[in-house]
Amino acid sequence: MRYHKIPNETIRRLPIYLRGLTLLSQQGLINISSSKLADSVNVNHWQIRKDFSYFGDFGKRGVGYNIETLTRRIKKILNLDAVHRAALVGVGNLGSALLAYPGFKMYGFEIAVAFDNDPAKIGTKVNNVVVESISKLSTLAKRQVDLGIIAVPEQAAQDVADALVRVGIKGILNFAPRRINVPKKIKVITIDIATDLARLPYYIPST
Amino acid sequence: MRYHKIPNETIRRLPIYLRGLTLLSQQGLINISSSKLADSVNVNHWQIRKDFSYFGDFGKRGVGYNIETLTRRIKKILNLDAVHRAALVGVGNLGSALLAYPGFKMYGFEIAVAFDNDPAKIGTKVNNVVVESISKLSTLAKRQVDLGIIAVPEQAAQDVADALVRVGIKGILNFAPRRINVPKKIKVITIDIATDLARLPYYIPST
DNA sequence: CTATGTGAATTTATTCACAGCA
DNA sequence: TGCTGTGAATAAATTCACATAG
Repeated sequence: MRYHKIPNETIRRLPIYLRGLTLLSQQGLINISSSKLADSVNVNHWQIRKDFSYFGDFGKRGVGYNIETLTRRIKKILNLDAVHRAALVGVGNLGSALLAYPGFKMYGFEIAVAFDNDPAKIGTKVNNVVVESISKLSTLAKRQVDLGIIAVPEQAAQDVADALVRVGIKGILNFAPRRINVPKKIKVITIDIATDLARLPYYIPST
Repeated sequence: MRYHKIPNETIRRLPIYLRGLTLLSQQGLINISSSKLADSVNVNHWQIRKDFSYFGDFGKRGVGYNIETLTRRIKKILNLDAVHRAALVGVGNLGSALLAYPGFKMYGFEIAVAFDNDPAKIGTKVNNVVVESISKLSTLAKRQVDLGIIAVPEQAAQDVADALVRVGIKGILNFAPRRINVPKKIKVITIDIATDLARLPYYIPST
């Protein structure tokens, strides 16, 4: 199984496993079987084994997986073994929520820089990050930031994306509810809350 | 094609089409071809036609689709033709962002009720919704709310979910970064920001 | 006896290619 | 001619079943 194309779905699940492993490790466990991990992350046990098998042998038969080793290897696969510095653009409610969000640290992310265009916000500190004027976005080029997070209103999203691209960002997490166009070597992940919510009623009987 | 099981992926795409159609309609267009719609939502044209074909004939050959009719039919399929009232639990930064989020209205959602456990927030109005004490959550049963939105810290998420289930909610949009257990007739969609961000570095060269 | 790792079978989703209607 | 609608072909992902290692 070692020389295969990795399914995208597998990559999508790896961070989920990572979260489960962190939880289990906090409970003091050292080893974990695919079935136990499966219970904790709501995926089938054979799915987990198959996913891991794309990357080589992770476990010991009869025993399971060593949580620490497994965690380290998944982080390596996902390129999460170095700290990633991200720049947040837009410090509204959503942006502030992101700055306060504890979940990033687990994966080695740090929102190192924040921009907004509201003079009332510029210069203030939100969660230990000083908000800078969006006109300073071009200074990012020399500041070792490789990810951009777009949390501005829809209308401004494309302009911000263009600016981030100009400054050499490699990946973008986009919260604006629209498609943004970037050169295809730059990876964009869009999180569109409303389109997720919109399919909920489909699965709900009657109403 | 009419008597087929509908792929989950098709359902996931319908809200995206809906957004594209809204945009095109605002531009004054009446009809749209699958190719044009495809351009605007970043999906292949044959994929769009295939998706629609599961539900019957939507378009006119040689002409395309009537935007208004198509919009109405998709909303009907997704059960979005009636207004859905949602209850938000947790009015922190994320909750406030959700209350202010304009995207919900497009799909016929209204956050009608909001709960928090912070005495400083209870009684205040955020975006025209009065924040109520979380102890009042049980009153939801008689208040025509069918969706719950969980925007509380991870530790509280399961308790809130339990309470929402007790009160008869039919679907849950969960922003807490953990799996929540509910009876399986209740549909849960979890939006986990960090796990989406975590796969970004995988797609980024070197770094 | 337990739990992994993986080919093979199956299911699900995408893509193609074109017949057929306006 | 232009564009839909859809079977058939491909591709991708999931699930199974079991040989194999500790």
